[in-house]
Amino acid sequence: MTNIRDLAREADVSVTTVSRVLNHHPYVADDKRKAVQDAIRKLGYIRNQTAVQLSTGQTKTIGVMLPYVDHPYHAAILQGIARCAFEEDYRFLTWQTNYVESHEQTVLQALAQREVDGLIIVSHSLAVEDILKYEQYGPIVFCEHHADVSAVYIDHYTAFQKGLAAFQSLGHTEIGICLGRPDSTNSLARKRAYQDTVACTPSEWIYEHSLTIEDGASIARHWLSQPRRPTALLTASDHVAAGIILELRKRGYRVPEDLAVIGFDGSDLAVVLNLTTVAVPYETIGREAFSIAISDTWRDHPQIEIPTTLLNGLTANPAVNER
Amino acid sequence: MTNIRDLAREADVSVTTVSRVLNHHPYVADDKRKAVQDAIRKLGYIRNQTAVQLSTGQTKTIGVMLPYVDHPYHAAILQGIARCAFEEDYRFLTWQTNYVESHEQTVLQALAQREVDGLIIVSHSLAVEDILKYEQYGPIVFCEHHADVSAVYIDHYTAFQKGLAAFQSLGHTEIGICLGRPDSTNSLARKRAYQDTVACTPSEWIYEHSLTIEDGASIARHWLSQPRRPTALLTASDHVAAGIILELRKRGYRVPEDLAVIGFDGSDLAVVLNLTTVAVPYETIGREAFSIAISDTWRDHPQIEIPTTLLNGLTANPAVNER
DNA sequence: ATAATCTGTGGAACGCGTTTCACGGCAAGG
DNA sequence: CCTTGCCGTGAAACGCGTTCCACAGATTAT
Repeated sequence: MTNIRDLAREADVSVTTVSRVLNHHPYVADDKRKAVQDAIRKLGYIRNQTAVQLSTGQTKTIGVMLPYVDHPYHAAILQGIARCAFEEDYRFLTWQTNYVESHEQTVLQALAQREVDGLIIVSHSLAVEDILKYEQYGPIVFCEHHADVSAVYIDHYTAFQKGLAAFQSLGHTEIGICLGRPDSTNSLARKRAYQDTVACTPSEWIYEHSLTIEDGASIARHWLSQPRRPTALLTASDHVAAGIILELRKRGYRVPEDLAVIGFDGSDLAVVLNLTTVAVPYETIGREAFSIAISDTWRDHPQIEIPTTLLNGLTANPAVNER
Repeated sequence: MTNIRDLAREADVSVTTVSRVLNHHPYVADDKRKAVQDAIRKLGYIRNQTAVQLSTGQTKTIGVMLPYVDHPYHAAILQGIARCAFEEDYRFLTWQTNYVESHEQTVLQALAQREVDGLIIVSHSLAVEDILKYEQYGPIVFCEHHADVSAVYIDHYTAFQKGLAAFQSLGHTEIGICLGRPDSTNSLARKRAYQDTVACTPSEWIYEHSLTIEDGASIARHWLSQPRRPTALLTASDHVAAGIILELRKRGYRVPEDLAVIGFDGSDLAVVLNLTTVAVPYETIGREAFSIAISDTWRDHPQIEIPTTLLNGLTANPAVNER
């Protein structure tokens, strides 16, 4: 592999000059620049990025910690990160943690070992304090709200309130909710919104551990088996909502007449199902998190809230959907 | 930042010995090993991975080129790669290309610049010959079938045949198909299977550019507008199938009575929709591709075909689904 | 005319871990 | 007793691009 010293010899200049040409530094005479460029072509030189990284102390790479790469909601954030990274000529390394703490530790270690310049934490199970110990090694940006950290997030409390209020304005009082991991920051905020907004909130109407379409289908079966059922269900994701709706329809029940459903995410599934949903601009979250991670602003622990919107489909509203 | 020379000074040994301790080399006396370990603790030493990479000439990182990180089918492959990478203590860099050739070029460049040790190409639009020029810089593994390359793939021809045969055994003769990018290797194989297996294959029954749920919905609307319609439709993905089914049901049509549908992928959407589908073990594809990329076997251009299976739901079979 | 800048260039140090080579000591094999 | 061979250790080179510093010549400002 030819290196810049070979180039310098070939072009009869110093390595400094070669480096200048490579980095488009202005203080190079035209003839020497040309000599170097000829040498590059002649010897087929290709820059060794690793050497650049060691030299500059920057990897131009951001790490992304997320539980599952193939969950639609995480993938959407990843999409935003991917777009922004490409534009900024950065790379990103993804670690799938499955919420296993030792795996999350590996990711933090990678930041300390300077494999990445910064970290975007999409979701995590380690304690925030433990994660923040690694902030001495570089920026850490969360995609969830926590005090005293850099974060880009949606307000799950008000987002859930929007869904609940929509049900209430349609006259629903027997409202249930679905949650993902019951103790996550997001779920706790959602549960608070539920308990603050709705009068009747029995624990049998809080359906936990719902993430996938199939979880939705099993929630539907569970709902069918309940002696006392809510008439409306605010779900944790459009996928869960879709599972519920499809399972109920398969069994001859009607949505929203028998059970009104509101989704969460604003995915294309929602559009096709005519699902009322709380739309979340996940790509924006990814983009914003990335910008913070590569700028100096992270030191101020910026907190950027991304607004959500209620998209009206027909699954929340019996009156409209009647035919 | 403390480095191994600081450690050597502190522990009063040579850098060689420090390096030995760090890498668990056996030829180190117990007392010196302990001295080094004490120094590491005392100075809070953390290895600089970039320096290791430059020194060893290996990044322990694999690059992944794919068009979209958030498409379920690609994400599933990514999942396999992520799992395998973690187990092997490798990292992976993802590039989202959107099938833009200049972006794909960037990825190849990264291999040449030694940012990654190897490349997994999930899907691409550059010509294979052009991609293979970069094989001199490291392993390139495709997730699609091409001659004379390392590849892990499914046989789209026989996979499509399975779906078409299922329709035919139910008595269908008016069969249509959906394709993604019409000129991709996969689509061409699928179209060949269609034309070889089915007697009547008018071009109006080949629905191209279908990737998402919403594409499915618009195919359904298009189907409704056609004077002569197929009675069965083999789709390019479960998402497309879902879009078709949901749109048709929304408009009062029945699946499979009015239109029998078979999906592709074997996703959880298929399970919930009771969709007959050609199941593809995407995670396995990712895993296998990764193993090839990090082993020496890639030089022999191994070709690994992963088998598909037809999963029977009820959307292909009017008789069973009648109630 | 003189001081202060700006251009252009090269030598050498720097970032930092790995690895080759040489060498001394010691034990086992012949 | 001598030769291998294994241990244990360190100096120095290596991988390779960036950058600080010194210096010379050319301008521009005072």
